Amino acid sequence: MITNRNCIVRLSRYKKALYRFKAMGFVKFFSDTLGEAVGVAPSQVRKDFSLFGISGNRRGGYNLDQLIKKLQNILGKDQIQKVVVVGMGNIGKALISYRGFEKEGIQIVSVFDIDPAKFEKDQTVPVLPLNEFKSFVQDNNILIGIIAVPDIAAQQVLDMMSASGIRGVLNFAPIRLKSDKDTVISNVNFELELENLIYFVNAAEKQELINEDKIA
Amino acid sequence: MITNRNCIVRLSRYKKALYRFKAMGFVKFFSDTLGEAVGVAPSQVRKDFSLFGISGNRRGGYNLDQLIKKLQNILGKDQIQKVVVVGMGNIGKALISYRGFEKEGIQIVSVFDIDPAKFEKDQTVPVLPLNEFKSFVQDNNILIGIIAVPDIAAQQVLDMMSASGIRGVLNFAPIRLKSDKDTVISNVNFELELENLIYFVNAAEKQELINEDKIA
DNA sequence: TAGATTGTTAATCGATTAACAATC
DNA sequence: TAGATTGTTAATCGATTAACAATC
Repeated sequence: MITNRNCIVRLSRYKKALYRFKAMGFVKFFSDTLGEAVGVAPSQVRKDFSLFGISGNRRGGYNLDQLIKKLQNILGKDQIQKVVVVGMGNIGKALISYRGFEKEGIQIVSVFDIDPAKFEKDQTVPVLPLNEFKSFVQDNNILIGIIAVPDIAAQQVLDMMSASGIRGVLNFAPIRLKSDKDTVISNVNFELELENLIYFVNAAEKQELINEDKIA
Repeated sequence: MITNRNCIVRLSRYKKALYRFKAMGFVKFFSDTLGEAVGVAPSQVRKDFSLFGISGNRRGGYNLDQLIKKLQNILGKDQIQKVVVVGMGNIGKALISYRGFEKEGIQIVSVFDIDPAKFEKDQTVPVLPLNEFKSFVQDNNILIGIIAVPDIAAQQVLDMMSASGIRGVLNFAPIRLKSDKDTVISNVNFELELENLIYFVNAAEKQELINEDKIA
């Protein structure tokens, strides 16, 4: 099993690039065409493909339709992925109003919140009481959950998710969650991203000063 | 100059852990205490410190207050970091209502939008017309910007940011932006994160089936 | 001092890139 | 066929971990 996150991210990027190729009317492509489009070396493309047993045609490159299907299959795009969100705050709202998921086969089927004022049972994406979470998730066989609650509530929500059968969690709360090994957690942390960015901007500014000194 | 993103992420985590140590009344700490708290090897801690010229006391470990100051300094926390947001949608709202930035010295000073209905000049965090962006950013010496607009507008917003003196951009639009080399871009892509998560969940499920087979 | 911990060098590990024989 | 591109092996690169002499 491939455990390298970067490699999977590249597969997603390959897929996106291949959609563009298809829209441009292409029928086949080569490892260097795709590599250039995504910004990686052609040998990286071939290596990634070979890790997943994808093969092309020596001299003839790769068949576009075939590859798109293959990548969709690897990335779980061959069936609709149903996702639930806990927390109907601004993040929750941003997620359900985001139009990009649908075309990627990701479907947010419902949101759960603890605040009765937020319940909306009749919407396309209903907002339901938290105590209906477990039965809903089990009845609908949902594997993926998104935590969009304040950090103080996040661990409790994760525990509930694990206990309900959720196997993958995207966590927006800025804390480090403890989970059993059966649940995969992926964190999105705005604070950390910004702090990182600030470091690199400062570092670049300093570097520039040094370079100017050298020139002067 | 250190260019390893993971290393900087670790520094942020070290800082967070040291805050906790301080809250617990500690005065000094060792590389293995910190390593355990953050989940990295003690030699990794020492290596990271040495990359930034941070030294402790052989046998005596590291002074907590001193290290916190040092890390704050490296991460640009010794002064308030002013940030502007473009796009007053759900992401924009989520960002300005997020309480965690303040204690980290990150201050969102204003949001810009193209829709007059969203302008709110008198708020703590005002929402201003996009055409005031450049002068505002230049007058206030702002280096960091967040793109929270639909993908169709993102490249244009980035170009405006670069032209206004912004040097670091956190991009929430799900497209690959082209920038001049002077501007650092960091992408947050929910779709990509979810796709990734789905892959790893599926992979784990398959792995489990294999394991069950082996046991049976 | 004796013992524990740092700081740094060397070893390991994993991922990316280069090279090239196989082959369509 | 000749030439171009794959698929895979080997080389390189960079980051993490281990080891240990220096030293407080």
